[in-house]
Formats: sequence, C-alpha cells, structure tokens
Amino acid sequence: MRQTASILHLDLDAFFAAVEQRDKPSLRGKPVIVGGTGGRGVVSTASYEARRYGVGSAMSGREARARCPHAAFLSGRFHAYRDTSKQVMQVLRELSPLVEPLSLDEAFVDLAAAGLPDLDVATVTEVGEQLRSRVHEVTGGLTATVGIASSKFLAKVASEIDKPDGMTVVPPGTELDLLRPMRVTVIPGVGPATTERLRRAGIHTVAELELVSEDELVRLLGQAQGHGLWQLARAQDSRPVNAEREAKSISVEGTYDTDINDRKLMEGLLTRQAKEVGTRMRKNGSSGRTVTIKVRLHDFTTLNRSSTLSSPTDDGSTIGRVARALLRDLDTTGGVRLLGVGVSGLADWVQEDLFGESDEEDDDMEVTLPEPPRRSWPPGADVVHDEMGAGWVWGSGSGVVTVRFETADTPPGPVRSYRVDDPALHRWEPPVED
DNA sequence: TCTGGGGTCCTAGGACCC
DNA sequence: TCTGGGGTCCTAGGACCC
Repeated sequence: MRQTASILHLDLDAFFAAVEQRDKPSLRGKPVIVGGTGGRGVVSTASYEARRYGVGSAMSGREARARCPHAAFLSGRFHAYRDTSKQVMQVLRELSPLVEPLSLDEAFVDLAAAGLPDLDVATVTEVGEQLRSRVHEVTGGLTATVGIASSKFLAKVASEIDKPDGMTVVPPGTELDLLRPMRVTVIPGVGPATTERLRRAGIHTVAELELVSEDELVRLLGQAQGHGLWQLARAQDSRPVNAEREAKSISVEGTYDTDINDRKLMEGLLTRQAKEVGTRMRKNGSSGRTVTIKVRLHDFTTLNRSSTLSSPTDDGSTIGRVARALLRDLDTTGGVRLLGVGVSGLADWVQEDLFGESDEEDDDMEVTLPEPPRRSWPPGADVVHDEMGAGWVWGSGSGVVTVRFETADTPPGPVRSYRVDDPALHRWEPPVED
C-alpha cells in the first residue's frame, strides 16, 4: 500500500454490448445480450438495459431468453472488441508508461509513473475525469468507470462502486473504513467455494475477516490463499503494476450442441484445434513443451491430460498427434460435450541452444544406451532411444519426430516429440533435406 | 438442453536427484 | 537391514477471474 492514491483501475462498462450499441444505433437504449446464442451458450455481457431484467454474465442463454425475450442476442464480433480495446489501452499508455491490461476491458495504470506534478487527491481526481472523457471521445462514445487508490486491490474495489460511467477515489488512510463493512466477496479470489467456507466459520464481512488470525485462515484455506486473505483484510497490498506480463499458455476449446460419441470425430476436432493453437503460437512467436487436452464428459466431469515434450514446439501437427494420443487413454463412454487443446510451458521463440553446453561431467561418464527390449514393435517401426529407454518413431514432419515409448505388449506408453536434430534422441537419422 | 472460452494460480502426490 | 530431507519437475484437479 502506498502513501498516495496513485494506482488507477479502469473498467469499460458492459464492454461488448456497448461496442454493439455504438456500431448499431438501432440497439441503443435497448437490451443487448452478447453470448448465449448457441444451444449451450452462456451470456458474455449484458447491456444495462438487459441487466434490469436480471440478465447477467455467465447465465445460460436459455435463462437469459426467459428473462428478457425481447433482447437482441448477438454472438459477438471479437475483432471489433479487440480493436476498441487497443484504442483504449493506447489512451492509457499516453497517460503513463506503466499499464497492465487484465482483459480486453480492464487495466491498471500506475500514476506514480505518469510524471504528474502531484499525486494528491485533487490532482488524481482531475486526471481520472480527463481520462474518462478521453476514452469516451476516442472510442466513439463508450463509457468507463474508474477507481483510484493506494493499491491494486483498493483501486479495483473503488471502480466497482460507482458503475456505470462513474469514478471513485479512495483517500489514503481511509481504506479500511471503506472495506470493513463490505462482504468478503469484494476480495478478488473469494468466489463461491471460499465464501461458503468462510460463511461456515461465521465470517461474512471484511471486518469479521480482520478478526481472524493468520494461522486460522491458513488452516481454513491453505497457505497461499490464507496468507493472501489475511493481508487483504488489512488492506495490505503492495503488488506492483506490471506492464510486461506474458502469456503462459495458449488454448482452444469448444462445447458442442450435442454430445459426441464418435472417437474418430473427436480426433478430427482435436486435430483441428491443435492446428489453431499452432497457428496462434507462431503468430505470437512462442512455443511450449506441455500439451494438454481437456475433455468434458456428458455429465460435466472434466478431465485434463498432459504430456511434456523434451523440447518446445509450435507445430500444429505435433500438438495434434500428442493430443490424439492423450485422448486414446480416456474412457469417453456416454459422450463428450467439450474438447480442448492447449500448450503451456511457453518459452520465447529463441530455441535454447541444443549443441553448446556439452560441459562438465559428460567427459568421464560412460555413455550406455539402454537395450531395446525384445518385444513386438509395430511392423516396420524405427526403434530409437532417448535417455528414458526405447521407443518407436510414430511420426515426423516440420523438423519434429514423435516417439511412442510403448510396444504392442505394453501399451499405452508416453509420447514425446523431439527436434530431428535433438541430441537426446539417439540413433535417429534425420531425413535428408531437399 | 442447466452450466462458454480464454486464461491464471494453487495444491498435492509421485518421481527423481543430491 | 532402515527409513532423512530439500528441491525440482511433472501431472491432475480445482477455484477463480473477465
């Protein structure tokens, strides 16, 4: 927590719906709902006109339709949202170089880096109002709500207070007066499950939370969350505005209108999603080592299966092969409603050097390759080794080899991918280049 | 026909290494 | 011949956020 109210949080009001109303004047003043259009869709954003009918984010489309049948239901134009978001983020960066976007419609701004003459309440209030009108002007009429306080936590709490099209500044020193009467749900990270646990412990408000010892909260909620909540209940928050956050995973998923039972179809869908993930990774200049599939069964049970490769990939067909192999181990009896593919463990595109660093102990070590077990490999398979044992080449392409560490006698085994020139992969002849 | 899609962070257990 | 710890990596699941 700082001595000045120098962290600003900006939140665009009913963002997706507002962009639609801006671009289509006939929708202005009327209930607009973005999302909830498909057979199993949910509401992404409801305009304030629709909220009056009790429609809100994450509500099923079916329920939204029941509550507000005359609303305009739109599936969303994400390019338009992204473009408008970029304009807004640009406005924020003109104010301060330290801007941390949280999503398309939200960001923190560090006013201490803005070069203002002063950071007193009067000055930051003026800056906040100017920013709101600038956003309104640049976006062609969108409104934003702003909160300004001495920490991220309080700035965010403040921006919730006067929604929409408003602003709240929390004078330094008054943070706890504001927080104490509020419900614990104002604290970010306190969702339904945590709220219920706290309720059972008789804790409903921040004031009540403040009376609980740190040990007790850790016992109740675990180390990280317990400690974090204990601090936030005292308005202690020194997290900096971080302008350089980078993505840690990239994924694509889809929920289907009817449950899928056909395994071949599942494989086809995973293959397509993997290709999309690869495309996005290359566009992003990133690659990653861990491929994860997500499978939601007909009964909403959600399963994740992942496999970590020995070197990063951005290749859609490699991701696809691993994804299909992961699916093979799953029982999907009863059908699946959702399939997804993602890659995490993202590295910068610069490949770690595969050749250098032949340093240290290697010299003296006797290099013994494990013997391939004499078992039945698939006919014609190329048997290879890595440090883990013997496997067979399942596929190759785009400079990558995929190896299954299994035999016909002992399926299933792990699947790994290598660069064709990966020194960890022994006895593999890279294909001749043409 | 209840329950999206894109993410982040945490926990917990097992493998493995020193 | 008896049972250490710490650290790191990997996997699976869950809570949460917008």
